[in-house]
Amino acid sequence: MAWWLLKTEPDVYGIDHLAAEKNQTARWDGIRNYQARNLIRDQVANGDLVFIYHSSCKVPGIAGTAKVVSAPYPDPSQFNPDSPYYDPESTADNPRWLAFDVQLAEKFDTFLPGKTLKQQPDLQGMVLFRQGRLSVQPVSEKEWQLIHSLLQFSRT
DNA sequence: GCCAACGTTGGC
DNA sequence: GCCAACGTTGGC
Repeated sequence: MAWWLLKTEPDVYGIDHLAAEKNQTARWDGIRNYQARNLIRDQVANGDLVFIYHSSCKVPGIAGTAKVVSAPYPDPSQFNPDSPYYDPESTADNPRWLAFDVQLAEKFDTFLPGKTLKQQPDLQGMVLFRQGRLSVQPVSEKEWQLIHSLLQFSRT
């Protein structure tokens, strides 16, 4: 069991898109970064929980959570010449990029801005602040729980 | 295998 | 839209 933070640009594909999918389930694809790929390959598993993090937008932050509902598998978009994620170097024998499926779990009433997270002394160590550009990043169980406790606070 | 140039990400 | 950070590319 592991916890993750997935970055996405809400204008391109955000939590509302995920919420509108059939079964609120979608393929998380288009990840073209080796460090992220290695994390997916070696550590992402069915049943893991993820934060959906909106980036490159007005208020970057955590919009909700989702559950990983598949094992990692080769990302089909790497073989599709019409896809922006097409990778002519990748072969079916030795696919370079991986995807996995996620299902919406919680859509937060209160959006949790990255700023709020950064103010928390116990969240200073988050990968989000140490290595901002990684689009699939590990979250510790403590961080996961602390972030959920913040949400309950902001609701009352 | 180094490293400069280049492209992309992402907060502001 | 700017620009800093950082990942990738390609010449040597």
